[in-house]
Amino acid sequence: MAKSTNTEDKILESASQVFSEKGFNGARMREIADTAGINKGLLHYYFKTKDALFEAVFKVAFKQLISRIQHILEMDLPLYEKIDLIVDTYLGMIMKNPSLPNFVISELNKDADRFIKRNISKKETQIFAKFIALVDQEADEGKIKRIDARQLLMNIISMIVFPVLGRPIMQVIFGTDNDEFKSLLLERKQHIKEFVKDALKP
Amino acid sequence: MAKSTNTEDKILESASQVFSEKGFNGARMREIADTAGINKGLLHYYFKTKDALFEAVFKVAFKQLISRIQHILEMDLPLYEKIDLIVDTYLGMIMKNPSLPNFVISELNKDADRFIKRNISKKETQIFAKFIALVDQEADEGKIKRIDARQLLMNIISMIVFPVLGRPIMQVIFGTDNDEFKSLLLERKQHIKEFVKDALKP
DNA sequence: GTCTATATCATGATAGAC
DNA sequence: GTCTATCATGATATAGAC
Repeated sequence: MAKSTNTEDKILESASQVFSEKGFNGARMREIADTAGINKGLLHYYFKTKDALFEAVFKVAFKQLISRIQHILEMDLPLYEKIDLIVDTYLGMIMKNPSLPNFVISELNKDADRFIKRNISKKETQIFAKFIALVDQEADEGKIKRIDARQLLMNIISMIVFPVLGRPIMQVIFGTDNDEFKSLLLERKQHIKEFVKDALKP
Repeated sequence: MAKSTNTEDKILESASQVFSEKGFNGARMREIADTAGINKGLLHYYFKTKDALFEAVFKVAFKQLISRIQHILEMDLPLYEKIDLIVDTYLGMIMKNPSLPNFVISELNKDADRFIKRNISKKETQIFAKFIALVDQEADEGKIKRIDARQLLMNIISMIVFPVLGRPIMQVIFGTDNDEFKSLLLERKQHIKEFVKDALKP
């Protein structure tokens, strides 16, 4: 990831970093400016308000979190291959950006309903309808056990995202240090794929 | 839940509510006082600082989120019964307090490492060791497929907690309104139990 | 475009009357 | 214990020089 030389991009990078760590309310314009190596005045020159800057950052983060899944859901692939692809790409992406899910989800939960209404379009419904059709079809063919496609996708995404999101909780429950937990996460791709396939066996 | 008449408890209730919704940085002492029906001065009379008040609230919330699981892990039960019990009690509790996981996890992620060190004791490790032994034993007896107990528990907790935590995300991916999603959650207890048992079949 | 200096406002916290 | 009034701080945002 090459550091931007352009000022606006430098601001967006720093803002993304600070907002992710501290959240909207915890982030300080001062800290964003310092991180970007500029002064506060210049922040407001590029982005009128803190809200505007946040919007710009959040939009990118949200898209980053959701677009890969949607893309894979749209592809023409047998179910098992699709599941493997989701697990590999999504868990990989999240382990590279472990603060991303917490950032998006925390902020989203502050004003969930408004956001949901703004972001559900026909497109989402159509993409997902395709996945439902695939699951039903493979069940018809006897390749997998019959299952509610929504519950199935929810299971998969949960098992991918939650361990990273809830790492502190899990470590306390397990009584596990950072290193041991990290190795658990590394084994997780393989584990989830097998677990889901076992659950789907007809 | 009877409203407290005692002032300190009234403060704690209001603080819990406001902190859960807004987080530490978003919460205002002013709003907490208003919600409790008292003035700001009195807040500081009972709890010297905002930090102190937060600590008191967070402690309870964290315990609420983690103690049930630990309690069930400690019980003497066959694995399947234990799993059913975890799913039923935990999902029930979280659906009654949907903002609880987001609150605890968001705040925890702000300073994860310090917290983990403070909260891992021998006790946690011992409780969890018992669960590992149970899983291994039932695998030895051929009752279930051999599996890493840590991954198994992580799967179960993920599937319980994440859908409530990441509801906004899931609704956008599904293109689903609040009512439909709620009915999905209601079916979820049964679904998770079956899904896990299918995955564990030898 | 970039900086410094300043205006404006809201918040957490305190002091002191009752 | 409870209230009102006030302080001190630190934040966003703006104005204006360069």
